[in-house]
Order: sequence, then structure tokens, then C-alpha cells
Amino acid sequence: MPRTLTRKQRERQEREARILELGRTMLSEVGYLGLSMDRIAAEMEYSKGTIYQHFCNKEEIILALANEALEKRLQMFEQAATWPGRPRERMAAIGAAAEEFVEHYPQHFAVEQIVRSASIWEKTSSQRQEFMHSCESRCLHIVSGVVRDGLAQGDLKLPAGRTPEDLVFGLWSLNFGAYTILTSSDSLGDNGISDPVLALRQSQHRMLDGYGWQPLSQELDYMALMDQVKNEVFRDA
Amino acid sequence: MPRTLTRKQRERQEREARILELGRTMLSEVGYLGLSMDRIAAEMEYSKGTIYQHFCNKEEIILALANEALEKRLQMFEQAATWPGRPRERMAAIGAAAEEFVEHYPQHFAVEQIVRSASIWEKTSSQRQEFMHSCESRCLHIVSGVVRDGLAQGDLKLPAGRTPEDLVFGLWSLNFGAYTILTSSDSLGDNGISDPVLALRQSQHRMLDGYGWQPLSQELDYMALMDQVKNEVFRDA
DNA sequence: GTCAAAAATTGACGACGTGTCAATAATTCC
DNA sequence: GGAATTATTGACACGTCGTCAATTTTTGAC
Repeated sequence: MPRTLTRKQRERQEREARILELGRTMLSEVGYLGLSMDRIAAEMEYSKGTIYQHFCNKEEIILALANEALEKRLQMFEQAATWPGRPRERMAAIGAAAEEFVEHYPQHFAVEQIVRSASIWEKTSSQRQEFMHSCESRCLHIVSGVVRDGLAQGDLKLPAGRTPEDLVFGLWSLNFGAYTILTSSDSLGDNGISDPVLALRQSQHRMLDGYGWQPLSQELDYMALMDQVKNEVFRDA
Repeated sequence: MPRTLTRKQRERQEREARILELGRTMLSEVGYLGLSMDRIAAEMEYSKGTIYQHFCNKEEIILALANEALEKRLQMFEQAATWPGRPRERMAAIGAAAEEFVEHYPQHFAVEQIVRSASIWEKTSSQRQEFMHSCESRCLHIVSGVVRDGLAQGDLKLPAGRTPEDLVFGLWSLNFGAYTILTSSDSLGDNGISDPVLALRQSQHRMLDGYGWQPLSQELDYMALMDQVKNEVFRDA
């Protein structure tokens, strides 16, 4: 047989993909609590036992979805980091990728939030945990690489004792926090925050300005650049 | 009767306080999923029905705890905002308050995260929801007030069309995101982020520097100032 | 002090969820 | 064709939520 997978194995994979597909939909529609193995089984027209053959608990499904999300974002970051231009422009491109990710795969972002909050972690296999760590780590590495390029070119200086990763941690926190608040608060407008996504962009760029990262945002229109990146790099998505 | 509350009413209040106390402990020990009305009832040596007299579901308990947390932080922010000094120093004082809050009431912060992620919101009474919004709003107002003071004194300028609230949104996101990541990730150290709390401080100050807010962090040691605020204002806590 | 009305408390119950596993059905391969 | 292997099933034990009729306790009028 020249095939690497038997028919059985392919069917199994397809079914697993269907479970994840359904899981993602359910998760974004009814949340973590609404996601039930019983309902997945009913919807798929398989018995519960069969579903448990694939994922030994709810949380495994969720972490598998989170891993898909992280992989997707990693890929988008890798693409964004190749943007031609000075390091600071590439940072803006990554910012655009982060924005695009949340906008285009809202369920993916929702899964990330869930994994960070509910006590899902303990119930999952170390294999998937390691995969998640690895994605996170590589993602961080891409961004800190751009910071290192900026440092090498003398475009910015870090305070004594601070690493590129510390700077990235700030950007990461800012992004994660902003989108978490954004998706879980319906009263931002009432509090004078009419365009939180724009506010997030500004905050990011002001932060980089604060590190003295050239060219500063007075010299270059990063808002326009980010729109351009979203149009040119991620237009097909 | 000179008393405003009857014995019955006082007993009721005390029991309610005990429920919340127990709820807070359980929540931080076993998480949202581990918190069960059955267990609360057993632990309190009352029947389930009695507990339901106080809170008509799990989520109400959690939101009540969240409200306590928000009230506590509001109080700390109010205190911090009275710090004598220029607006930017008062911002640093508020940053110190935020830090102190998370460190000193970790369960409180954990509750906030839970409310923002799990689908708790829909199941709760509008009364508690409004209280939460009100706390949030007042908290924001304190901080944006300091920004307005800074603007009035000419210490910073905002980009065209941006409100003080947009700036505060950035700081809020940064803080919330950082502490969320911090408490839900055990691999930060492996990724070169050895002191995330310090990284958060830096990020905040760089962001304010980016807005050109005087005095800049090169001119004034905000790290020392924050430590001082924590020692002098929040020493007793 | 007595006792009926009101209020508080109880816990069995139905509905639903998880994860298991002996029984059953389908598939493989000799 | 049929024994061995593998896949699938769904009843089951257990746990949780929120309800509500039944029971106990408290109240206050006499």
C-alpha cells in the first residue's frame, strides 16, 4: 500500500476534525459551560463513548482548539515579521497581525481567554500542554527577535537590566488585556472609550515611543501602515 | 426600638457574610468549577434551600464577591489619587495601588478574571450588574481625572481626537493583561521574563513617557516612588 | 402560657452533566 | 466462513443545579 494512512485512519482523523469544528462553534455560541460531551455526541450522531475515544475529557477538546489558535497566530506573526522595513515598522506589522487575528478568528481568541481563566490546565495531557508552551514561546521569540534587530540597528535602547522579552511582555499584556476587556464589557462607550481598538493601537505606539524606538510615531504614520499591512498581507483571509 | 435592624436581620446579614467568606475561600482554592452550592451548604451546616434564600445561583455569589473586590480597589485608588505631587506622580501612586491590590487580595483579582471570562454575567441580577458598572466607572473616573489634571497643567498632550479615557484604557488593559498572564502562566521565567511585575511597571512608565507626560521617567525615579507609596499609604494592609 | 398564622428551613426530586465499562456490533484476516 | 480483533454503544454511578411541598421554628394576639 503506497498510502501512509489507511481508510480507517483517515476516517478517524476526519471525525476528529469534525469534533473540533463542532466544539469551536459550541464554545463560541454557548461558552465553556455550555460545551457538553453529550451534546457533541448527539449532534455528531455518535455515542458518547466514541467521542471519548478521541478526547478523554472536555478540557482536551478546548486545549486542542487553543493549540489550533496559537498555531494560526504564530503563522500570522511569522508572516508579519517578514514585512520589509525598519524594525519598528515590522513591530507595527505584527501589531496589525494581532489585530487581524482577533477580528478574523474571534472564536480562537475566545478559546485562549477560556484556557487562561477556567481551571482547564490541570485536566489536560502534558503533550498538549507542551505544544501550547512551544507555540507561545516561538511567538514570543519572533517578536523579541524584531526588538533585537531594533537594538542592533541602534533604533532603541533598553533600560539597564531589561531584556527584549520584558518589552514584549508589555505589548503582549496590553494586547491580551485590551481584547479581553473589549469582548467582556459592553459599557466602554458609556465611559468615553468609543473606539477601543484605536485606543489600543495608540497605546502600543506610545509605549514604543517611550522606549525611544525610531522612527517615532510623530515621524511615521503607523496607523496607516497597519491598515496597509492588513490590506496587503492579510487581504485574502 | 432604636435599632435599625432586628436580631433576625442581623443574623441574616452575618450568615450572608459567612457565605461570601466561604465562597471566596472556595473560589481561590478550587476555582469556579469547584465552587458548589451543595458544598457551601454542607460546610455551613445549613440546607441548600437556605443558601438559595440568599443567592439565587452560584453566579450571584461570584458577582457579589467581584463587587466587594471592585469596591476595595476603588477605595485604594481614591486613597492613592490624593498623593501629593504632580499629576504624573499621582499616576504612579495609582499604579502602586493597583499592584498592592493584586498582591494583597489575590482572590479578589481572581474573581475579577473569572467574571470577565466565564459566562457568568447573563445569569446574574441587573442590580449587581449595575453596581459593578458603577464601581468600574468611578474607578476609571478617578484615573482620567488625574490625566485631566495633567492636561490642565500642560504636563502632557493627547493626540488629536483622543480622550483621557483612551489613555486610561491602555493602562487598564496593560495592568489587567499583565496580571492575567502572570497568574496563569508558569513558563514566563523560561521565556526570559524573570520579573514580570517590574516589566509591567516599566511598560506603564514608558507608555506615559510616550505621551510626553512630564516629568519623564528619566527625570524622576518612579520605581522608588511606587515603593514609597506602597510603604507609606498601604503599609497597614 | 397557648395556639394559630406567618416565616424560615429542609432535603427529596427532576433534569442534566461527566466519565466508565461490560455488552454488542463491525471489521479484519486467515 | 468464522475466529479474533477492533470499534461502538448506552446504561450506569456519581455529582451538581435549582425547585418546592412538607416540616419546623418563630411570632404575636389573647
